[in-house]
Amino acid sequence: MPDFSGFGEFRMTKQRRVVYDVLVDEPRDHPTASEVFLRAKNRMPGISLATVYNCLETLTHAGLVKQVNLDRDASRYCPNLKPHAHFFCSECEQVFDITPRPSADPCAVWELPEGTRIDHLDVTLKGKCPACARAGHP
Amino acid sequence: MPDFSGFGEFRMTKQRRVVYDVLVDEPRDHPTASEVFLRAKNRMPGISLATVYNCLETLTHAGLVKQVNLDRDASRYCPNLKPHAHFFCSECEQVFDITPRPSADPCAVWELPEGTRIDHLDVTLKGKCPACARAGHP
DNA sequence: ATGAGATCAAGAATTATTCTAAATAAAAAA
DNA sequence: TTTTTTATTTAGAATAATTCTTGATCTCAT
Ligand SMILES: [Mn+2]
Ligand SMILES: [Mn+2]
Ligand SMILES: [Zn+2]
Ligand SMILES: [Zn+2]
Repeated sequence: MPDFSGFGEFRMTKQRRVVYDVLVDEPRDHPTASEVFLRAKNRMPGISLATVYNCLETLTHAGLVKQVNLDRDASRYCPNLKPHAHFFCSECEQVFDITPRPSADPCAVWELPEGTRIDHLDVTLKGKCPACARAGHP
Repeated sequence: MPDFSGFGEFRMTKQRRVVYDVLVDEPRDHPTASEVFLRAKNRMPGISLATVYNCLETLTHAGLVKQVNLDRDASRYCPNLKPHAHFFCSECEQVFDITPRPSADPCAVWELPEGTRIDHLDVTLKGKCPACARAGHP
């Protein structure tokens, strides 16, 4: 159990722990707040949806989880702190983490005016995952 | 004036034309639906917000404009049909189109399982535009 | 001109999320 | 430990972008 003492004025309460554990323990499927809420209730029946929203925001600000937005859908949450992008399969609607090839710089492919400062990169790929792509071509 | 006859069962009505023209004529600043509504009213005072939403959806489906989503903000709309990504300046909050360097393939930098089929790529860069970056370092 | 089907307009409904305010829990002080 | 202070949780109300509903209006092919 990590102690999170390096995260400044951040208090790891029971509820925040439960919400965090839901994300790290269970399959890394990038659940929405409502899905996190349902899973969290199994571990702590009294927890409220408002608290799940609060916790997810706090954890996101603390840098322990990432908020993932795909188009206009409900935000999803991800405990993978390594820099990565997301692949969304339009068939099974699953979200997969993807990483840049070693030594590749995803920002370098973009033509940017001299003097631009890049703070953050947000990438989503859409298509069919190998399983669904194969199922479509039987 | 393009005639759009190649776009199937698509009827370019007065309202759709106004909405489309707002996007192509005026500065390409990626307005939201409400902003498009305000500008469209200057050209056609009776137009309704519902119709602006309808038109934007129709135009998007017809492939004449692109819907651009940045995090959870209101969708923005873009008439630039060339493949491109977006740069969002956190200082002036403007959205800029950016293009891949010639011969660079933005998908190629990502490690994907064998057999994945990519249909679409969505990229947003965030940071400071040259003007704002300079203003910050006087 | 007429009728079928598409489009528009006004407002209601939806939905994810945020806000509010009171209750509770945890930390700090005494 | 008891008290005091502060942060957090909770339930429900409020918000905001978007979608839906329905009747009116327009367009186009007959
Ligand atoms: Mn992820
Ligand atoms: Mn654009
Ligand atoms: Zn799939
Ligand atoms: Zn700027």
